[in-house]
Amino acid sequence: MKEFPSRYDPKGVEEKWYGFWSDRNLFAADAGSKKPPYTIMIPLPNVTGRLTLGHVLNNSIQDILIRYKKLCGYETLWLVGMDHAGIATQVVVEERLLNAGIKKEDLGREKFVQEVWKWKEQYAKIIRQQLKRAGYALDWSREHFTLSEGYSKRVIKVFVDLYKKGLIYRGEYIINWCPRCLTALSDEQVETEEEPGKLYYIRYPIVRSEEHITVATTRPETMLGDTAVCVNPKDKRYKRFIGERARLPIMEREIPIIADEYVDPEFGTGALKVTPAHDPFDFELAKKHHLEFIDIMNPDGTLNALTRQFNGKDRYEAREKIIEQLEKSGLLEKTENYELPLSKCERCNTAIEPRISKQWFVRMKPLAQPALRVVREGKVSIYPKRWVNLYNHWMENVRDWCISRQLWWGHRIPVYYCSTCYDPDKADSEQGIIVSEDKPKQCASCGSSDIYQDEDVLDTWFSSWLWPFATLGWPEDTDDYRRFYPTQTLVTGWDIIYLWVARMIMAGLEFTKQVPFTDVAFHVMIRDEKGRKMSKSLGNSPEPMDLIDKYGADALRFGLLLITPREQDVLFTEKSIDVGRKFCNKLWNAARLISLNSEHDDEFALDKLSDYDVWILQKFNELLDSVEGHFAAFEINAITRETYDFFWHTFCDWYLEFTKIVPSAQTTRFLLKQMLIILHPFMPFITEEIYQRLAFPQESIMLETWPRKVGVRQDVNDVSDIVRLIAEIRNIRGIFKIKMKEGLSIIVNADDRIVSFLKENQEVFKRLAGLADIQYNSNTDEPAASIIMPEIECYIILTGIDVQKEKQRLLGEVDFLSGRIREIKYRLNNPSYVSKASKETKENEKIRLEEFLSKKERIQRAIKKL
RNA sequence: GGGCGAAUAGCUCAGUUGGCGAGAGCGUCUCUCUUACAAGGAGAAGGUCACCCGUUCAAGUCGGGUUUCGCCCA
Repeated sequence: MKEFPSRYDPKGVEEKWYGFWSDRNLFAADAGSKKPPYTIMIPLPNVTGRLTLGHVLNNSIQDILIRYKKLCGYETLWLVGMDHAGIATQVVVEERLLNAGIKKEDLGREKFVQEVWKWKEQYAKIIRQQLKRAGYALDWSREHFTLSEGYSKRVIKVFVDLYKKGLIYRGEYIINWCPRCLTALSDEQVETEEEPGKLYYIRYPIVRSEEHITVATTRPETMLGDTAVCVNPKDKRYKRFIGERARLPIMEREIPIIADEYVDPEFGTGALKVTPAHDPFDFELAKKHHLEFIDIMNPDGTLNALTRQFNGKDRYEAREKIIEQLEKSGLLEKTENYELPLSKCERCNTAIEPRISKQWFVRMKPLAQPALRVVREGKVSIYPKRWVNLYNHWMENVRDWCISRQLWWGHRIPVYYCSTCYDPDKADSEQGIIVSEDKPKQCASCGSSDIYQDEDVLDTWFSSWLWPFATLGWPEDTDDYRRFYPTQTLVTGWDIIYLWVARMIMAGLEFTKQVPFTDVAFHVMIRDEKGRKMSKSLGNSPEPMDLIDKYGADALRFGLLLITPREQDVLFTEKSIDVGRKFCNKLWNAARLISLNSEHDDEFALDKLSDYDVWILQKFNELLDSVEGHFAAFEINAITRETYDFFWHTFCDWYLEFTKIVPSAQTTRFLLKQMLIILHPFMPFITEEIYQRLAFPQESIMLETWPRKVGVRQDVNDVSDIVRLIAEIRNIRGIFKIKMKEGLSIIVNADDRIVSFLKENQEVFKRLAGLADIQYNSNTDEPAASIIMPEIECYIILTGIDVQKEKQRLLGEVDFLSGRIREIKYRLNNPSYVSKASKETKENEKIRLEEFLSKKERIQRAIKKL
């Protein structure tokens, strides 16, 4: 027998078993298997940086489901891979180069992309190591990367197909522009925060008049690009100005004053300055009224030559200068403090510049309709249900998706232009534009071979929305695709419901004509102790590997799940991981005890069970039922709580204590094995270690079979009475501060059945309650504390102990009972209660009334005796 | 501005269709090293279930409103 230390040390154990599982190929799915498939696609982590605790939570849930389903007899595939994460990764590499004094332009596109690949290799390695250390049963033989050659082909094909179907178009619209990343972003990649700002009231003089019209704006610098002032046609204050012209201050340009219902007379002054090239609403307004579009900005957020004296100045610097100038000329009417929503780049936190730009878009409305339907019809189920609302809301109001990015790291857009006949100024013309998977040899319209490719790349999500099927070989009809698609469960955080989940459903339906997965299990976010979302930029996530070093992977996983509620974001503290560690140690020691007592005989026979065995097996059956129910509803947190509670407070605290006195080697061994299997998905390493140490039959616990309920009778048995009685006696001991060393003398009065049970189990009773002497159906004149149970009365002889204290205690009890009795009597006498309450409830109440009455009466007798 | 969610012990959270004497972990206090585990064991204290109104025989649970907080969308 190997040495079995009294403390569990995960060091060494974890590496050993991960290698063992890998060597035996236990993570790899077999496409030829006859078992039903169960597939999960990992929410592909970005190669931008190391994994955070959020990833640990997300992946732990998946591992739990995969290992559970494997034990249940499914052919499981958990497909692993990573995302190139266009902007995010480009930003970090750019920054790193800048720290070394290198600009990406100095390197050029090709060399820069090579640098990013280096980064990718480095981080992919770290991430793989993180995933392995956490114990995840990922199929490494099927690892994918969104920018690999094979995957890229599929992305490009999808672009071309959608273009041909008319679902992708190029157009000039207001898009979200990040002046730091120098690229367009989709609406979903922009985060809006309320920030304190100012509302400036600026006077625009009316041409050939002494009057002026005052506009209010939070961004005065954009006035340089104004091409109109707009008022509501119903607004009496301004009616006379409609059709007049105003002189734009500073620029000294004349602009029309127009009218449109869109303007809210209540906001600001009711007069709106119109900047068509820098505001989405103004853009629409300008198109409708055929206004001029003046783009006043450079890509980096500085103002351009059209702004004359502000040329080259940063937008914020220009703002100050403009205000200064307006103030001098008396055109600044007033300034108010104002909370304004400020849009920021999700990746670098720079304020977004809405900007007119020519970009590629996906038409989303046609894709949204089927995606809404499959959720409504239950072909895709979302857990917890509340997220369905969010999903529907986005789908119903979906706007076209800007997919081109002015980056170098990503899938280059498969659009080619003919140098001869393509005219970039004709935005709407398709002349000289070729969309093709491969570079065309010559222009289809003019035959020129002078052809160049679009410089831009595709949004990262345009590749990851294909994840569930592009990873399985689609569009080819591969074994994997046939076998494992559609997948079963997607596990992800609610923060990417639009960015990813919704789009995957659209893509699945559009390209494979099937839902990509049948269940979506959303989990919450992990926040730090101050409630901030864990993020790489804040640097507030502990390094998972440090926590694993300190506590062990099993402890990290179990502890994390134990504190992660289903509906509310969780605040992380290391203490919770400590709870996980203690639980591991408890499991370890229970196994240690069982290993000392059990012979290696796995016979487990129902006909040889003690009362204690039946009692614990009943409770085990209940646990199993409950666990399976929770699995079906993705209530992982509930499972950890219930297994923790059962294992520690029922199995260890009571059952194992019983077996020290009434040995039951086979049942303990059997139950330990069942518990190991149930806990294995949560704590893979320690359960395998114990499984192997105790020489259970399979080569690995991963090859075990999920437990079934044990066929024991489910009626109440006397063990429950003894448990309660012992607890009550311990309670009295605590109240009267009687040390455990002092054996108690007690009298137990009960019927023959109970008395004979207690006599048979005298040893258990005595040891666990700390008794020196028991008399049955007897009496005493000594002062005693009383325990009154429905079928048992127990008197604990308390020679020399404060009688008044016991009297007070019992009087308190009588008070309480009297109150309850009054309540129940009132209820039972109430005609509407009698007629409306269920039979079961009424029965219960009657039983309770009987109980309370008898208990009260017996306690009163005990008081008299004191 | 619209929507979603939360408010339960000092802290972090359970509490599934209304039918409890409202639970757990951590923390606090008392006792305890009884050979699986002191990372343990046995106990205790600690709650007007945010507030108001309503539905009901019965409300932590359902409905309406208020307050505070968080998030999403505009």
